[in-house]
Amino acid sequence: MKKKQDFFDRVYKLVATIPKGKVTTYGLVAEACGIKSAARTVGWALNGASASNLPCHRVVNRFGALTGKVHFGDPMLMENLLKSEGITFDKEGYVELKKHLWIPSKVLSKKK
DNA sequence: AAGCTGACCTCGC
DNA sequence: GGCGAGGCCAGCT
Repeated sequence: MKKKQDFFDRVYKLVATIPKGKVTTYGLVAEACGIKSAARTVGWALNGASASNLPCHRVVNRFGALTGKVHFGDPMLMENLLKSEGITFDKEGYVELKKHLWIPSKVLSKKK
């Protein structure tokens, strides 16, 4: 079953496809990969991605909170990177998804 | 070797 | 409408 591996591969590709100044959510990525319920697995994929060149800092949870910021080595690093890309945060410290939310389905838009 | 956790989300009752 | 459990994959204890 290389399918699971394919799932990871899709996640990596997808995250790598996230345009600058935009953010996406685990659920959307998981859904774009074909399994929306695998949001958790997406987190694992990014866990290894944190060691890669993938912009995992552009991936946030459903609320726009930088859940995996601590995995970057420095919580402020993620915030700083996003701010550097032009992404804004609300007073709560969450990313304004309504302004920067990026839909991966928009790119694939065929698998379903 | 087996079980649990982990950067989550969605559906069910 | 609120609370709970389930589901996915892989790595770690």
